[in-house]
Amino acid sequence: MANRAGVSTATVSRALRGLPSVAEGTRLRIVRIARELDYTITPSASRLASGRTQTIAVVAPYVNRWFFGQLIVGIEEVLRAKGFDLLLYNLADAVSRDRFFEAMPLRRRVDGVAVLSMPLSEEQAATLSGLGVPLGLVGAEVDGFACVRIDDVAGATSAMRHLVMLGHRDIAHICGGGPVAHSFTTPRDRSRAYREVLHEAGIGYRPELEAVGDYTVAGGERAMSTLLSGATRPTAVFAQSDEMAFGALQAIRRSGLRVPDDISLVGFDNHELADVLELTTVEQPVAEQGNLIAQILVDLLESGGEPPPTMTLPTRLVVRGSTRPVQATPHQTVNGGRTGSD
Amino acid sequence: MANRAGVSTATVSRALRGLPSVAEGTRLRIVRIARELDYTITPSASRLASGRTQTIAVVAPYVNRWFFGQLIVGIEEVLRAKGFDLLLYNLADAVSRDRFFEAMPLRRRVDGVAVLSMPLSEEQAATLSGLGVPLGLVGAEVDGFACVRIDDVAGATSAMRHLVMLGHRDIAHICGGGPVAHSFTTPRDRSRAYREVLHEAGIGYRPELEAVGDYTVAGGERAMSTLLSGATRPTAVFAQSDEMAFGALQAIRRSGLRVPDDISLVGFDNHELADVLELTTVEQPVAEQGNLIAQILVDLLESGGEPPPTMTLPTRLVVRGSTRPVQATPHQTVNGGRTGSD
DNA sequence: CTGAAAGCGCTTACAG
DNA sequence: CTGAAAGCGCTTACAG
Repeated sequence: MANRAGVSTATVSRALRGLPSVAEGTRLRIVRIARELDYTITPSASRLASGRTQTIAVVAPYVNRWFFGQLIVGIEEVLRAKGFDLLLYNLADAVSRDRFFEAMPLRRRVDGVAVLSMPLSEEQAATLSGLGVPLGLVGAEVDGFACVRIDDVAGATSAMRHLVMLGHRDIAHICGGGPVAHSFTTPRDRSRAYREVLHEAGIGYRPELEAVGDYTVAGGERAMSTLLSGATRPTAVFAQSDEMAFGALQAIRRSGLRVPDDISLVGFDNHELADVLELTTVEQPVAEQGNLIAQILVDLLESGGEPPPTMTLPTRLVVRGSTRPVQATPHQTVNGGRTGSD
Repeated sequence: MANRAGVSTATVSRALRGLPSVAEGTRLRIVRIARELDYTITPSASRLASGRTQTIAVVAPYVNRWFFGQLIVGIEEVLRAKGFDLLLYNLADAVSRDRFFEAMPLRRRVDGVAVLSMPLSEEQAATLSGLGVPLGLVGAEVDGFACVRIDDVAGATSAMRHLVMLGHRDIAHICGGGPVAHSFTTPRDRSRAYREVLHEAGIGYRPELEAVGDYTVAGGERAMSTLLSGATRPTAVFAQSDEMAFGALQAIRRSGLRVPDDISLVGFDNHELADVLELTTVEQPVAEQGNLIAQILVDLLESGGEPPPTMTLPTRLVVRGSTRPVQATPHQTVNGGRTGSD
């Protein structure tokens, strides 16, 4: 390539990277010949020589869930436009995660890492820091990471206040489970909002109205079944994610009850199918969070500097058909005559 | 690292890669010291010297749809276990695709490519072949690619026969659109089954009972609205994907009709939410197709040889609540008294 | 079983 | 604006 163009490999390198220190004519000629010869810079050689990999790793606990899919699309879009490769790691279970952090396949392999709504131990976070590359986190705020998130407390509060405003007092809660981690505060934050709104409305907190659903459809269904078999039948349910709400919806229907006639239901995310299922929910901008975290990492790589302050994106309550005012004559008595408490 | 262990870099390289030509004691010592020093082989140097990248590119038209998410999870699982990196490219529109094939960022960068249910022009397929690496394709059969797919004709036939068996004769069809391409025969195959089953049941084919939905919820909704505003109201609908069926369901409900009372509905995929929405559908094993294509590519890289014959995985009709026998007294007359034809 | 040496194909000061 | 040369950190025949 170099001798074909009558220049040194150094000049070819500069021309193809678009460095300003190349004469326009020379550059054009090199670019033309490169095209003719179908010549491309060999990435591994370039990486070895420059020390830059032009690669960002995306580490997610799931890729086949709506929220994560949206996030990944948002990230990929920016990275591709900027010429970065996206390396994907799907770490669904604790075993995968442990193995991953043990082997740390990212070492010397990436210029940055984006962690998506995933519980990280202090030690795992430290391992990532040890990589010495910019780190991004979606969904929480952790020292040393550039963070993009929503205000989970505010979002969940808007959902809960909506139910309270409709007159509901027996409000159940399907929360997300999983290990408590400083990098994944979502379940805790949304749960806090649940309790705070109950408190501000003067409603007592009853643990028997809470069940864990681990953010899946199946988990939401199980949680709702448990709640329906309890002594108090709730008149409303707040689910921490739309997918859990979908499962809850199914459990409610299968038990012969209807939404919203018998039970009002609110989710969280504004999943693509929330509209189809008429689900009232809290919308969050997901692809935008992906765009942002990718943009931040790229900026950090290009211009250096410290991680910017955490960006908190707004949420918005979307009212649909799954919620309505509590009935004047609620079917408070269920399960063989025991009376719903208050 | 090498001098710390008192051996040459060549021996370190061999020991860390687990080559058999290293004394067990030497190997153990090297592995121990590497661990102590937190030493990892630098991938770009290794790649440059060996010519192998240990990387597979996954090229998909969408990553945020259920089908593709499942596929990617299946692929990632195998690749991670085998120590391969997964490079993700999301090429949603024709412009992205053209740019991608123009720049061909994969050149010298990957050891293999998996293309997921994506239309490819002859030229684009040739560009990929020009990479000189093993190529995989999910969803169709193309020369030069290792292929994993289902029998779309058989799957769609089972859906259509189910409707015919229930006595339906006014069966609408929401098909997938998109460019016709030899690498993406799904829409064509499923459409063929639609017509063939009509034919074998002695039902005339009526173009006005077909609408295009491009495999999205929104597209399915639009298609169904169009169908509902036609002269003949169908008593049943076959949608080429569950996501389009979900959209159709919404359109049907919004028009004041009910599934299955007024209209029976069948989808395709067995989407995670098909169960929640009580949708009768054709199940296909998606994650398995991902596992398989990844495994085939890895095998090809490790052992060489020609692409194996196309693997065709089975589908299965899953009957749920969205389909039922056609009504004895169908509401055949709609839209101001015009009579449904036959 | 192990080492010396060449070479993989770039990038980057340095010099002009 | 361009080139010569060193060097990035491995792997791989080759030799022993």
